[in-house]
Amino acid sequence: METISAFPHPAARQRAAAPGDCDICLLSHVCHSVPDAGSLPTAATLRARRIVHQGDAIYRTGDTLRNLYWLRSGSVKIRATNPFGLEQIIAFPVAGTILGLDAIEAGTHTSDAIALEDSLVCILPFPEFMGNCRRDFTAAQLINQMMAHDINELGRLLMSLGCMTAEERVADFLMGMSERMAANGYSPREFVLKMTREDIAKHLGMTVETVCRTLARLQAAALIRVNRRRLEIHNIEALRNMGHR
Amino acid sequence: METISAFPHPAARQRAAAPGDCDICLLSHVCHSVPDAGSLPTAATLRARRIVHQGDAIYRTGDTLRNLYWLRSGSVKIRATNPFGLEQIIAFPVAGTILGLDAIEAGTHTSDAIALEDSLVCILPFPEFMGNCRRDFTAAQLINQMMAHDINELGRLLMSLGCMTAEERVADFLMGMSERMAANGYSPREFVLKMTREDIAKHLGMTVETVCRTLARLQAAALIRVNRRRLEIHNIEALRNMGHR
DNA sequence: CGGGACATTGATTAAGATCAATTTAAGTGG
DNA sequence: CCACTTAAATTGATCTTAATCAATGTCCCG
Repeated sequence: METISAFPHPAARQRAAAPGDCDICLLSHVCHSVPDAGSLPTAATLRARRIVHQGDAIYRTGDTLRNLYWLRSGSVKIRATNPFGLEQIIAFPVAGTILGLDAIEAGTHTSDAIALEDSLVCILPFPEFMGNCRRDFTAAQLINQMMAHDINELGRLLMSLGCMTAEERVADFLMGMSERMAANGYSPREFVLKMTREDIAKHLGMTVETVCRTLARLQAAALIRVNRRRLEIHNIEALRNMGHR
Repeated sequence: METISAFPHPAARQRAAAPGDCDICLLSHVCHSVPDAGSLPTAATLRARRIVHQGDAIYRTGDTLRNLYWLRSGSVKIRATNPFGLEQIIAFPVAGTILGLDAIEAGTHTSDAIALEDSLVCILPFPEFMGNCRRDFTAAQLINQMMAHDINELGRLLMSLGCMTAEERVADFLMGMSERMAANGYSPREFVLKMTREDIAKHLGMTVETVCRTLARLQAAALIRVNRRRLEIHNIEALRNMGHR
């Protein structure tokens, strides 16, 4: 899921999340659960944030929808498991994403959100959040746009799984990562993959071995340079082309 | 996309859509674009509905979002096309579904909606529709739930494409159709597939030939009986099991 | 009663899964 | 700090599934 640029206060994008950031946050009045906007951080602020350690779940399938979560830093995998034990990684959200929207259908989360590294989330209590949307139509529209964004993002992934070869899928995935890195102010040509090869495989509908071999082939073709989790893109145009973007 | 049962007036589910139905429709005040609910059908009614002939598009990729569409009868395929000409069928909505929600992200449709048979849609002018959501929070929540439903539905399809064999995907697809038939008051064991094999193939990420052969194998195993578009499910439990439901 | 789109079936090929074995790096405890 | 443990990543050999290529059948519609 890509960051919704309209959502956080622009200034918040310029620096890492820190305790003092709440005072420039457009959502603080929601996240602090007070009806008036612009209030300064209070004791409630502390309750309203949570550090999630690597491997910990932010929520799990079946959990009642109590909060939405605004991912402020770090990265996460969204994992769906079906009754038969099949497992699919739905997305790898990064900072700026609202997590948990799937639970709005039935009031219950339909996936697990698991931190890929130590991460920071702002907790948005759902009833208060919706109450705010009721008062503030702009907030409601923002949620609509975020959900529509997720729908479109899933559509793109669907096209990848439905229409592309393993090589094309990996190229497409790397380009997607690259674009999101760029959108978050990082280098689009050099970054660290926070997820395992296994996670990538389960995201792209292939096996670990195929992910490895494909990366090796892309490197042999001088499109990328990869060492464990560290990735450099050498020929971004060729990669984009290969991933049909 | 499955029907949102809370959305239409219960009585509306009992009979086919007909001109006189507007007076029992919970959405009539939106769809007729008048601010007060419960108004009787007027001349505006005629403008507010549209018959879409088989093969015609309700909207196309790139179209500006002017309306959402409530599919009242018939069936539709949602097709995404990427710049490189790849094509993926995202969904096969049936009566009761709201179409066009993907356009809410950017104000532009990101897919084509094409009628698989002559179909009837109610036209919901988007500005008026959102205006109604602003006044009526219940309507806004309904939209949220419908979007979340689409997200979850896409997640399920993703799991199918990412984790299942061709046989499992076809079984899963047929079970999904069966369940939606049941939900709309039709027989879950005997129905007509409105889409071509080609459409099914593009939905499930495989070729036409594989769809055919898989159906043939399911028939040979006495799970189904299939003749062209006409389908009977003989062993619904085995089929469910095979599709990992 | 053709014509054309759609569906089916067969033969062959190729992409990726599976099985198997190392290699590498990141911790961990002495 | 270093040996040891273990999860993750990589590479190779073989096998299976589904794609591709090709032909034929069938139904619908004008």
